[in-house]
Amino acid sequence: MADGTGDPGLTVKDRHAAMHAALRQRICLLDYPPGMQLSEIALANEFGTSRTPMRRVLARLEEEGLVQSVHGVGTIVTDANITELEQAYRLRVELTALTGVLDPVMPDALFLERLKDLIDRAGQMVASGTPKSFTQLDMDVFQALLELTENAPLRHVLERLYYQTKRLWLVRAIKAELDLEEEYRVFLHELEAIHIALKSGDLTAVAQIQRAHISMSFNRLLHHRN
Amino acid sequence: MADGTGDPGLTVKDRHAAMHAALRQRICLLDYPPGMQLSEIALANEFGTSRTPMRRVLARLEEEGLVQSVHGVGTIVTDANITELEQAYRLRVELTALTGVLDPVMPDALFLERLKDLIDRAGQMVASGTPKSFTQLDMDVFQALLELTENAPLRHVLERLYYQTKRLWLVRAIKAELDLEEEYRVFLHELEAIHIALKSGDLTAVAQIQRAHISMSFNRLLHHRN
DNA sequence: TGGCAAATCGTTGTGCACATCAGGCGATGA
DNA sequence: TCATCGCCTGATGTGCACAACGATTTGCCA
Repeated sequence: MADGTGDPGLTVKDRHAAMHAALRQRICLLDYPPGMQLSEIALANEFGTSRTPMRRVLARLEEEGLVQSVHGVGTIVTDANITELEQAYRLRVELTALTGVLDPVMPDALFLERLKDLIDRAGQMVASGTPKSFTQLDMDVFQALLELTENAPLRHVLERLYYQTKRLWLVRAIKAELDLEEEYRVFLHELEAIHIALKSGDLTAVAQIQRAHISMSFNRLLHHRN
Repeated sequence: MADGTGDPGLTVKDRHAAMHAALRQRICLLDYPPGMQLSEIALANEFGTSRTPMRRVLARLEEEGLVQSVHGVGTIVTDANITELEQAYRLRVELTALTGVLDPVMPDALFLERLKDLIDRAGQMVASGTPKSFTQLDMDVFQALLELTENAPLRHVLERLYYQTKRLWLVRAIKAELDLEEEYRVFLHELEAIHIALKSGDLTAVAQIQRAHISMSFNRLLHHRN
C-alpha cells in the first residue's frame, strides 16, 4: 500500500508492468546493489499484493538477468561484472546501429522540444551532477531515442540489453574509477550531435552517432579496469 | 505423469525448461494451431504438476509472443500473421548476419559430421517430406548452426525470433500455398553452401548465406499471399 | 416472438498454507 | 580442542481454494 500504483481503471498487466519497471529501476540505479537479497514477502507487502504476483515479476527479472532465484537460498541481485556482460554490450552496439535501418521514424516537432529539454538537463549535469542523477537522465534519453524506430522487437531487445549493461557504468562511476566530468561532457556532446542530425532528418546518422558513443563508452569502461 | 520428464536428478529449472520447450515445439509445429485454447489444468495434469508451475511456463510463452492469456477468457495460441511478424522477420535477417561478426566459433570435426547427417536428412526430404517433418529438420539445423557463435545474448534473441517467425512458413506450406518441392531443394542447396563455407573456415560467409536464405524465404512468403 | 437482463459456467488471477531445500548454529563425543 | 552430526531457521517452490472476470445461456417480460 502507498506505493503510487493505485488503480485508476488499470488492468492487471499494467500493475505487473509497474512493479517490474519499479524494481528494474531500483536495481539499475543501485538502490538494490549487486549481491543484495530481495524478500518476496517484503516486496509483496510494499506493493500491496501477495507473493504470487510478485514472484511472476521476479521471474521476469530473472529472465532478464537482473536477479537470480535459488531454491532455499533467496533472490539475489546479480553481479554486474564486465567480463560476463561484454557480449551483451557488443550486441547492443550493433543493434543500436540497426535502429537507423529497421523502420526508422521521423520525429515530430514535439520530439525535438523534448530532446532540447534533455540537452538542457545534460548541460546542468556538467555543472552539478551525481552519477545516479546522470544515469537517470541517461535512461530518459534512451527511452526518448528508442521512439526513433517503430520496430517493436528491436525496441524490446534494445531495452533489455540497455538495462542489462547500464549498471556497469554506474558501479564504476560511484567507485570514482571514471573521469566523471569527461563523461558528462562527452554525453552532452553526443546529444548535441544527435540534435543536429535529427534537424537534418538523417536518422541513419543518429543511429551511427549512438552506436559510436556506446562503443566508446564501453572502451572507456574496459581501459579503466586497473 | 508419463510425460517423459521424469527426474533423474534434474533440478526444478530443468523441468520448467523441459515443459517450456515441449509447449513451444507443439505450438510451432501447429499441434496447437493458432486460436486454440490451452487449459492450464489439463496441461498441469499432463506434465504431472499443478497450475502454479504451469502458469509460470505459460507466462514465459506469453512474453515470447506464442500465447496470450486473458483474464476470464483463457490462454490462446497467438495468430501467426505475416504483417505483425514482418518486423521480427527483418530483425532476424539482420541478427543472423551478426553471427559471423560477434564471437564466431570454428566448429570441430564432429560438428561437420552432424551437419553432414542433416544434409542427408534434407536430401531424403526432397523425395518424401511433409511440411511438418521439414520444419522439424529446419529446427534441428537452426539449433546446430546456432553453435557457430558463442555470443549468448545473440543466441538467445535469435532463438526467440526464430520460434516467433517459424510458424509463418508451416501455415502456408500446409495450406499448399508454397511450392514445397522448390522449398526443399532451396533448403538442401543452402545446407550444401554452408557446408562448403564451413570447410573453408569462412564463418562470415556462413552467416551471410544464412542471412540471404532467410531473406529470400521471407520474400517467397510475402509474394505468395494471394 | 423478440429483446434484455440476470444467472451460470469456465477461465485466469490471487492469497495462503505447506513442502522442500540450503546454510548456520549448537550440542555431543572422541 | 576439534570434528561431526543433527536441529533450526528462513528462503523459494508447490498445491489448493477462492476471487475476479468474461462469454454464454436461460428465462422473464413486453
